[in-house]
Amino acid sequence: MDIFGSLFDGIAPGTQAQLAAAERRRTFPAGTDLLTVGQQPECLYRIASGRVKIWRPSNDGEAMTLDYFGPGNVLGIVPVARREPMRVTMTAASRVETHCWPATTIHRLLGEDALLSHNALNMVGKALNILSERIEEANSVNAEQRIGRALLRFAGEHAIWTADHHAAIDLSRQDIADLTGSTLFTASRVLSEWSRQGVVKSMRGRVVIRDPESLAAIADV
Amino acid sequence: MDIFGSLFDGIAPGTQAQLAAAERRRTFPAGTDLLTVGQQPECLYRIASGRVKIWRPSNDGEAMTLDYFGPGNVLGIVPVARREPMRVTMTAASRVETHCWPATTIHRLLGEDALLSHNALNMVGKALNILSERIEEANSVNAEQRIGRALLRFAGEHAIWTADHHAAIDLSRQDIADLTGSTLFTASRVLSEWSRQGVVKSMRGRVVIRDPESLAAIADV
DNA sequence: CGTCACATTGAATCCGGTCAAGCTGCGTGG
DNA sequence: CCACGCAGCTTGACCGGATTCAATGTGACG
Repeated sequence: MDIFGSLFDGIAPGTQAQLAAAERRRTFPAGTDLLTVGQQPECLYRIASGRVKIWRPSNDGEAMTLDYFGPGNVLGIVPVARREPMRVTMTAASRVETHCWPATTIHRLLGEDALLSHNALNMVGKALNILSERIEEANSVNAEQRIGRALLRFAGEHAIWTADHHAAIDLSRQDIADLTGSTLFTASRVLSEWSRQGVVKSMRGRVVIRDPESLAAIADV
Repeated sequence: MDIFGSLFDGIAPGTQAQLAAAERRRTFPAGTDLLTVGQQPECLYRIASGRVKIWRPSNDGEAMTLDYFGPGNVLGIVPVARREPMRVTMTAASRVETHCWPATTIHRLLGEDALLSHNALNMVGKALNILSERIEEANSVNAEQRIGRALLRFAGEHAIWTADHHAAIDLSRQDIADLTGSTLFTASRVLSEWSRQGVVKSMRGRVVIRDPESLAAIADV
C-alpha cells in the first residue's frame, strides 16, 4: 500500500515483542471520534478497516477536512512522539476497527528503535508533502479544479468499484465542500454541471466518475 | 530556541563523532537557492545565520511561501529521510551560512540512532502542525486577518527590534502577499489602512508593529 | 406516507483579484 | 551633485468567482 512501508517494517524483534504484548483492539461506530482536538492521546491507532476523517474544527464552526485515512494508516504519531495535545480531530467516517498501543509504550520505543522512528519520520514526511501541496492548491487553484483534484485523489485511495468498472466515491456534497475549502452550494453546482457533461454521475452521498480523463483535464493535474 | 531541541540533542557519542567528521560549511548569497524543487538533495543543511524562504513554485508562475526558517532550523530532512526529490524550494532571503552533512550519512544515521530519528520526527511533526493550521486559515479567514497573523508569527520568529522597542519585519509587500496567499495590492491596501490607524508603520521592504495588541485583535488570534 | 437529511437552483452580494496610472525612495553614473 | 532609472509601493476603477440566503425538490427510512 505504501512504498515506504508501514510503521513496523524492519523493526527489532525486541520491539516487535513489546508491541505485540501491548497491542489492543478497539472499534468505533461511524461518526464517533477516535481522537479529538486538545486531547493528550493515550493511544496510537492503526486502522484495520474503515475510513477516518482528519479535520480541524475552527472556532467559528467551520470544518476543514485535511484528509481521509484508510486501512494501514496510523493515527496520532505526531502528538504521541511530541507528547503534545492533538491539533486535529479524527472521526470515524464509517465503522472503524483499529489496533492500538499505549502512547507511553510507543513514545519509549521511538527513542529506542531507530527503524521505528525512521518509519514514523517517513510517514509524517509524506503527510507534510501532501499538506504542502494542498496549501498551495488552496490559493492558486479555483474551486472547480480543487473539487476535481479532491475527487481524483480520493478515488485513488478509497474508491469503490462499481459493476461497470467506474470509481465510486462515498462523499456527500458537504463532505466534498469541507475537503476542498468550499461550500455545499458550490460543490453541488459543479457536480450538476459535470453530470450534464457526463463526466460524473452524482447521487445522494455518492459520486461516480464516468470519465476520469475529462475530469483530470478539468482538474489540470 | 526550540523546546523540543535541535536535531542532534542527546544523540549517541558515536553518531556525534561521525557527524563531526562529515560536517562541512557552506555559504549562500541572498537570492540563491539552497535546495530546489525536483532535486535529490545531496546535503542536509542547518542554518547558522541568515534567513531562508521555503516556497513552492507553482506551474503558472505563482509563488506560495510556506514559511521562513532562521538559525538552528534544519533544511531537507524529509527528502533526505525518504530519499525522494525536493517538493519545495529553499531560497536564501539574506546571506545564509550553513553547516551541512552528506545526505547518505544522515540517511544511514537515521536508521541507526533512535534519538536522531526521534528528534527529526519531532521537527517534522512541528512543521506538520504549522501547515495544518495554515491550510485551515487559508480557507476560513479573510485576507486582512491572514496578513495580521502572518506578521505576528513572523515577528515572533524573526523580528528585528528597533531603538524604541518595536518589532520590525523585513518583508516587502510582495513577500507578505506570497506568504498569505494574497496579492501585492491587497497587502499594500491593508498596510496602508493599518498605517492610517497607527497599528503599524510601513516603509519600503519593512513593517514596524507599533501596536501588537490591536494587530492581534484584528487578526483574531 | 410523513419526515428529515441531503441536494438543487436562482438571485443578490461582496471580497479580493486584475489592470492601469502614477508616486517614491534609492542607488548609479554622467 | 543632480538626473536618471528602476524596483517597490499606492490608489482607483472594474470585474468576477464564490459565498450567502431563500425557496424548493428528492431520495431514504421508519
